[in-house]
Amino acid sequence: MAKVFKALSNPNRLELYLQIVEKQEANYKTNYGCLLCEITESLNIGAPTISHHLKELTNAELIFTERKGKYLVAKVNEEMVDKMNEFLNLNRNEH
Amino acid sequence: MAKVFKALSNPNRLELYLQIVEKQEANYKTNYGCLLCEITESLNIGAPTISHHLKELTNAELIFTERKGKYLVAKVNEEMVDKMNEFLNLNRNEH
DNA sequence: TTTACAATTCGATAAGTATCGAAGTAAATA
DNA sequence: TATTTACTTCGATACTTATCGAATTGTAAA
Repeated sequence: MAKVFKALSNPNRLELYLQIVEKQEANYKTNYGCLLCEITESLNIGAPTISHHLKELTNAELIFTERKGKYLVAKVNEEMVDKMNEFLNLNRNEH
Repeated sequence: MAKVFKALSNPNRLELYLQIVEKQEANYKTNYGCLLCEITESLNIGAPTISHHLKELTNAELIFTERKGKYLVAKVNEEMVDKMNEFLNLNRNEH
């Protein structure tokens, strides 16, 4: 679980993750996920760094990626978000 | 928020946080919080490192600490846990 | 007042990480 | 086929961080 937190611990990487969440949400009707090239400009970092951060998010199983021809599509792994929520609320009873 | 994730991104520091959560929970009737020296032995790191990690958790506002004479008492900041939960569930509508 | 305990500070070191530019690959388009 | 677009890989660098041992502080107990 530390690995998942680490994946979100860098500001630029967290921003990348959030943009993916938002884009995917905006496209939810079509289930397109998030086209990477649509969000790269709004980040303050170069393409190589984005690529590196994407790998970290994937490695932490926070997102999935898939090639669609020229493009890369990213989708959030909702199960991992659930796991994080459960984890944070462990040992939290209502007294 | 990246700072909070970072605070939980190191395995030993995450373990420290969890031990605090558990000890506090075990003492919930008395509201003692967690006496630091009760958990130091069960961690795989030395006292200076624990001190360092405690500061990071405090800095991220995940815990509060308080001196009680010789001892240090730690308590979880439940509000921050709530904030994390909210954050993770942003942009998560039910389609 | 001496001793013991709990925790912190300091300085050092080894390891990890974020970032970049340059070069490379793969797919679409002209 | 040549060019452009989207992304990746590589190598380097500057920076951060986890950890330790030694020394220090503060408190309590003997």
